[in-house]
Amino acid sequence: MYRHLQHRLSDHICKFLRRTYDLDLADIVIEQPPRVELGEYAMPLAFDLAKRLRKAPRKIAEEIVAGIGEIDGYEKFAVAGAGYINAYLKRGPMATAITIDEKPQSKVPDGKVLVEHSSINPNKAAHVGHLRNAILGDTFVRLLRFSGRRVDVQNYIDNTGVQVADVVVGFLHIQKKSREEIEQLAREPRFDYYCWDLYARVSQWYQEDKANLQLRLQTLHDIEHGGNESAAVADVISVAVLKRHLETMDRLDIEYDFLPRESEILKLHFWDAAFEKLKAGGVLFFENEGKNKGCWVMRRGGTAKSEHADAIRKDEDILTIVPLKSEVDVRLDEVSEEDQKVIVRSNGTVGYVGKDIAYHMWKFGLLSRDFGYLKFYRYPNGHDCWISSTDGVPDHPHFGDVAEIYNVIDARQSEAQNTVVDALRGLGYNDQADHYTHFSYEMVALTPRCATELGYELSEEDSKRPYIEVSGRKGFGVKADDLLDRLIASARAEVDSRHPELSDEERSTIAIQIAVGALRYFMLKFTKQSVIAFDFKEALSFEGETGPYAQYAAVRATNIFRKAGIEPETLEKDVASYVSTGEFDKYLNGSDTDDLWALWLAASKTSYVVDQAIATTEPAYLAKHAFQLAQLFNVFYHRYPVLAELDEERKKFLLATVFVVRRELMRVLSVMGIAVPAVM
RNA sequence: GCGCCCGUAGCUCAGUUGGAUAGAGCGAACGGCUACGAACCGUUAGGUCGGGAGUUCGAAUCUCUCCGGGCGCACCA
Repeated sequence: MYRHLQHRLSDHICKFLRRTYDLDLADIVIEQPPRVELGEYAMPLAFDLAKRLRKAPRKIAEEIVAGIGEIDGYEKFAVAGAGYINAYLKRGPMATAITIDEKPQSKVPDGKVLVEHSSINPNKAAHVGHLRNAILGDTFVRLLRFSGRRVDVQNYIDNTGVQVADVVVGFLHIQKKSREEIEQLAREPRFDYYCWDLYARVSQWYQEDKANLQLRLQTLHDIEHGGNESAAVADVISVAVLKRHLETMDRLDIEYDFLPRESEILKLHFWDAAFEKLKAGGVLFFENEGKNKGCWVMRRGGTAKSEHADAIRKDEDILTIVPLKSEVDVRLDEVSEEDQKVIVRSNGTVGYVGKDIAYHMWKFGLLSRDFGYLKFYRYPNGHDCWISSTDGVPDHPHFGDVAEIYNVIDARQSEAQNTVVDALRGLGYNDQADHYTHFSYEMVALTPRCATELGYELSEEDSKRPYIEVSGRKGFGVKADDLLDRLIASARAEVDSRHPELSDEERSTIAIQIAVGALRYFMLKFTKQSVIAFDFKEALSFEGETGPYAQYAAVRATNIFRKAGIEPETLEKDVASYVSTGEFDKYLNGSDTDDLWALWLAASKTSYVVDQAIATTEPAYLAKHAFQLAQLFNVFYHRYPVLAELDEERKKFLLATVFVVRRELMRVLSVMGIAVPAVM
């Protein structure tokens, strides 16, 4: 509702400016005033116009306020400070609109969206870093779906790379296991943990004797070729570990629709199709000399020189045009060795970026090839997750061929991502390149204290650093399932002490909901560009700015209804007649009502916040909003004992307040993938 | 060396497209349970927004520069 009224205000003001001053502004800046006493929207536009109209800002603001006339839903406009225009809403009608959940329709783009996230190498257990990726990705999927988009969720599986090869080497050459023994192990409950340890051991084994690296190369080669023991073992391992990853993520309510695997990208010759187009389009060129001799290379992402090869530099008072030497080397085949990225190696094999280019051409339906599809995993709720295969079943959902893509991949890979975008652009697919978003986020690292707690010995240098990077290769990290287990155990202890009257099963369900709430909130409260220095103490906290804090607020709201003997779901049906607009006006205007109004206003902002979160690919806004709503509600809860209210009419108004806040809180939490427990 | 990111309270972080008095949480000190259950609420202390220069009516936010930290820059993925 908040979002809708803002658009209405913006449109109206723009029209007024065009009419009155002949100014054509596409959009105007609308802010949120620091306090509700100053209205619901603030516009500093008079400051901007001051110069163009050559008048004092305050005078312009006064003219605008006097001239704009009535806007539906708005009570008044006022000039404040040196020239702010503050807009005040009609609180009664606004409250009615919020209560009945009025949703003015907004345009939803047509095409399908593809979100790729998780993409964990299937050779070891998932760790905290993977959790951040999956939680960010899943929340973004929920955001898009909430706003009406059709979304496919994909999890790319690199089942033929060195990481899987290393574990194969571990099983076959260090442990000397037979395929049957490995298959047996793969059926064990936490096979991914076994691989975690083995993977670290293999890395060590390579260091012990460099000759061992020869086996890695050979194994990698065998896996890529297929039809041999190493490839068969790699398949057993990667499929088993992948299943474990799906189980782990399912504990957090994270599901996927399709799992494209690198093995099919190879076997179905996606690269061959892409290679032809890239050569024909002049994106790739063959290097005849230097260190990349014999390779097909392209310009590394992000190194392209500016289109206007000139830079304007202001030096004191003199404007100087400085031509860059790039005028000379804009030609693709003269990209310096430094800026070259090898796509096809001199032995003819294609590297990761090349496969990724082909995969992304497929995503946009530009490859004229498709995967085969098989059902791979059925979630407890009945949803099917599909996997790529050389020959699939004829009847399957249509994946790929989408209008927009988001790749949730950490910031370390931004150069590779830019290279893929550049390749699309180089082929002339500008529209697709414009709808390609690298959803970039920073890694999760461990604080030195956390590392010590886990039993790792740190060098003196490391112990002084703010954080230390997780390393699967070294087996250094916090495993996702371990973290969840600890969170659940900790939540369970709290629930046990607070609710001994509940059954074992009920307490278990609540503990899981709280643990998941805490974890998902923790991963979402930081903005993407912030490195999370992971610490058990903070992650295991259930107080303050945490998921359980927000869950608790929602539970409190539910408790009020329970005590009142009212079902919120029943109330929802005839909520329109519960409190009249006149009554809302009575209780939301006048002195000392700003705190109540602030709560209503916060409750009206969900769709506004969702829009912001999508436009900026920043789910942290959602977490902030959930917390603010919960915080305002908790203050309300203390200040207004709803059920003790003697005035029946006012009591209904307070109940409507609780109803609306509860609904919005649950809505926001659900977009974050957080459930609200029955009791806490 | 080149590229990207970060530097805000003791600690961990917010701060939308430049805007009104820079905000939370944790931690610290004190206070609040007659239960709509305190996983909560209140009060207090705590800031030269890394330093400097510039643009602007206005800068934590934009530009430049310096300092400090992180991450990239494989015929790995």
